Amino acid sequence: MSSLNKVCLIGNLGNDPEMRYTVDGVAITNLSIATSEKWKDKDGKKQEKTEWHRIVFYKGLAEVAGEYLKKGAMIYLEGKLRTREWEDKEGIKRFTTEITGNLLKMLDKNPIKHPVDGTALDEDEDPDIPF
Amino acid sequence: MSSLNKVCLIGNLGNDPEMRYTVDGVAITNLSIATSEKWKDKDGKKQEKTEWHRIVFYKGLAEVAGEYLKKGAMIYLEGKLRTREWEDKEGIKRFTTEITGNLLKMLDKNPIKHPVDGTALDEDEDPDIPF
Amino acid sequence: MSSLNKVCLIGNLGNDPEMRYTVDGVAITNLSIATSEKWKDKDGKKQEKTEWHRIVFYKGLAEVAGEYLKKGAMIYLEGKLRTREWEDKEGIKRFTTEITGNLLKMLDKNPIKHPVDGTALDEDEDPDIPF
Amino acid sequence: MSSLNKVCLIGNLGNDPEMRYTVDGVAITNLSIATSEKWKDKDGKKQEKTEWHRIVFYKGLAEVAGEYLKKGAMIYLEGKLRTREWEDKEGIKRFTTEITGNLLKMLDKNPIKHPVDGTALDEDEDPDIPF
DNA sequence: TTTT
DNA sequence: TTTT
Repeated sequence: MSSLNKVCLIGNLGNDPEMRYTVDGVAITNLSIATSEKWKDKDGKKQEKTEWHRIVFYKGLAEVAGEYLKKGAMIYLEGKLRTREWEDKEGIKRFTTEITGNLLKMLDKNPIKHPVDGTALDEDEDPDIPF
Repeated sequence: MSSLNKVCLIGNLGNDPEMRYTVDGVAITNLSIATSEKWKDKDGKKQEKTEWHRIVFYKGLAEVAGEYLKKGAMIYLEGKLRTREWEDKEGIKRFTTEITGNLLKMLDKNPIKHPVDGTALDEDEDPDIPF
Repeated sequence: MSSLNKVCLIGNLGNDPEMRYTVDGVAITNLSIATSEKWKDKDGKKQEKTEWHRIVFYKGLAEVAGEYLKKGAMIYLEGKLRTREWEDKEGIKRFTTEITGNLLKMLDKNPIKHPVDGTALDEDEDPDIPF
Repeated sequence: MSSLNKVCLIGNLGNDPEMRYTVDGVAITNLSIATSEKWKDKDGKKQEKTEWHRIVFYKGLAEVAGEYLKKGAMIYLEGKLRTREWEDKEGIKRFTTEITGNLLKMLDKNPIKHPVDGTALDEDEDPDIPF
């Protein structure tokens, strides 16, 4: 009956966000977030594994993500898992699992670079940045 | 630097768990969990969408999941996202996203049916069931 | 800068919910939820400890909680921690920590008893129950 | 039956951690973490409210928290709620709600200052800092 | 008592 | 493939 589908991530953007608009004018932003795990194996040797997560934001969050995040930024996000079906070039059915984000918090104090015009913006100078 | 990779699900098993052992004797159990979302579309018509999640448990949790869960059971689980690379029959690289479970709680009071021998077991009668 | 204040609970109501309205007509519902922990102590003796959580829902969730939950019901809830200051009879400052709920999911299939009139209602008979 | 008692916080330490040892040699560290919420009220005026959370870490996490955190540090933590009963000077029963932490991640890249001796330590120079 |  |  009731169900829960929740993902919480803290990680860094692997690239600048990619923002676009549907024909209806809905903003969509795609991100890649890296999380990494460190551990020692049986031989005491340090190991590290990085996991990449595909994130999609819609509407208001897409605008915020597209405007204020950039490559390397550290964020906290919550969302839900969604597996999409698509066809590759050979017409073979494929699946991709993404996280549809519904909460976003920026976790570092880096100056913010607008991806569009490349100008740097210090958060302290803009009281309307929604983090 | 620091990162977080966490998934929390509440849902029902689509099938009996599949449990196996590696050559080293490590238990591995695979599950499918359904979560579903209901909403009303623009026309006020009820919509429902089901999402299927692939779960993997290892070691002790794999044993617990393999022995005490069955098709239809409602569970709460926590885990982390992991995308595995594999090759299909044509040798084409494919990706599958799974959740490696690290916490499991059973949420219904159904009598528990052992998948192996089909005997029913009432939880109240067994003080050692680890939920 | 950014912060997160989140609580997730699965537990049972210790009593029927208490619902009231402010003079402005805003619904407020108070609940107590029990969570319990089991473990074995050093002597291998089973121990159990129950924790009680004070929950407050407002507006729509308060109406839902007040109407559809009852003593013993099992729920999943998310909310945030809030510590309120108040004065006891002797005028001494006291603090109470509560969880302001912002998500509620019912986890059992019990017939629902309206606290007001005591009539039982089977969820299957009411397509508008918002779980 | 099954239950869940989980808190997730991102916030800043209000003071240096307070670390001590029980007579059995178990490390215990107490922290205060601030989370804050911003919103606009009906008149469009910006409002902000800070919530303070009492955190307790035990054993290994207590040592880590006591050694590597300091006033102002931003952390992510998970834990569980616990309400303790105690008696005030007048012998009146009081309650305090705390979070027993079971996961800790440091979220800023500040040089780490040991509270004890005031020496600064750059995380990059110490491969054994457990974050 | 933090942080912005 | 679940559940309601």
